[in-house]
Amino acid sequence: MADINVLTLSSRPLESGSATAEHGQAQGPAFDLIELLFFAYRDFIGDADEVLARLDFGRAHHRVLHFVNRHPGIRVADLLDVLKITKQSLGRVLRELVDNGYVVQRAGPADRRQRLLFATQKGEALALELALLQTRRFARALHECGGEAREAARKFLAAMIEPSARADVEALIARADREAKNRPR
Amino acid sequence: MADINVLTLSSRPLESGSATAEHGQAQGPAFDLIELLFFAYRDFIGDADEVLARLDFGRAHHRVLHFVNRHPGIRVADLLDVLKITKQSLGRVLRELVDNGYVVQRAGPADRRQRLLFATQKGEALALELALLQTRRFARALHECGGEAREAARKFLAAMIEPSARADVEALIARADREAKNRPR
DNA sequence: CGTTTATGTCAGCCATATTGACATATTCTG
DNA sequence: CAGAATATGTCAATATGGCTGACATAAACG
Repeated sequence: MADINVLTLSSRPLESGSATAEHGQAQGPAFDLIELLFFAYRDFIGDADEVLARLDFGRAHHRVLHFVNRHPGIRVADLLDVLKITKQSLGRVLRELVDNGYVVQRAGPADRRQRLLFATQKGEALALELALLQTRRFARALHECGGEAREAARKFLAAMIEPSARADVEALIARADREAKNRPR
Repeated sequence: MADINVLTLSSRPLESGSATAEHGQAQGPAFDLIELLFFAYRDFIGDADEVLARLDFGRAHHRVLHFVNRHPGIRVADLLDVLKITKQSLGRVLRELVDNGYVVQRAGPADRRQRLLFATQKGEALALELALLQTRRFARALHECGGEAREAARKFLAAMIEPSARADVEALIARADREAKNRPR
């Protein structure tokens, strides 16, 4: 945090002399990328918002349902850890998902204090519908970019994640994929 | 403890074979990309959050300050249009920015009903500090990806934007860049 | 002149998050 | 086994940042 001021005070972006050559923005703020990510994420989220609104659900419900569906049997504590919210915040949202039959809770087989979370068929269907909407947006975008775009996008997005958290996120994704693969349907 | 410590750092097992050849995952949801974007955006936003929290500002203040700084003299109505919020929502946030000396309002020279918005030097400094934090994240990520990554990322992010809105966003960015270039400092 | 426009403001509501305190099972441990 | 620790739930109060609706004011426009 100490070096923030150094950068702030020293680098005057985009001097009028058009000194920014070639690929530009070597030192100035990447306003274009910042704004593109802002708008891209808004529209990415917007896909799901429309469907959710019809069910009187919000983004909070989406996040919970998504991770419960991706990690069947996830413990409440782990879900809180992934979402980085408090149990009080999770409370209402989870109750509504349970009350409306999208999620069920079952006591842990070994540790009966645990309330393991599972998406019901209904919950699974909704999670899939939402994921497919967003997948379609990715597919369209990547198709426009062509070729190696998928792997490039994957790498880029992973690189944007805080380095200290990246391994955990990658592991989380890998584990969910692996478990899904081994889950008989 | 809530460990998500599954230590496999292996990248996603791509289905081998030619069924999902071209762009992979032709039919299934792209859970990996969805989650990577979720976590990437969270960390991207988190950079600014820390600074803002110290000033008792939130993301709403950031968004307003960002666009005011990028478009000096922007009208309230246009700001509402960019942010897609109501004037009532803008109200409190804008007042706090003005009260704390980050933004000033001036009557339009031609139409005195307008209250054109400008970032003060203080506001400009904060906007730049925040933008540079986020720029550093982009720079690190793009450096990791190497080569043509910046243009690829730009293209990808633009492609993720709702097609009907994309031209407007691109024009917005282009205009801000053009005006910044012609603005003498 | 009257209407429209640009903006502001008051009041109330909703969703989602927070902290803190406390309750209830259940498991673990000395 | 008793007591500590753990997993979860819940009540209450508060903050933030959205929303709608109604109304106010000043300036521009026709």
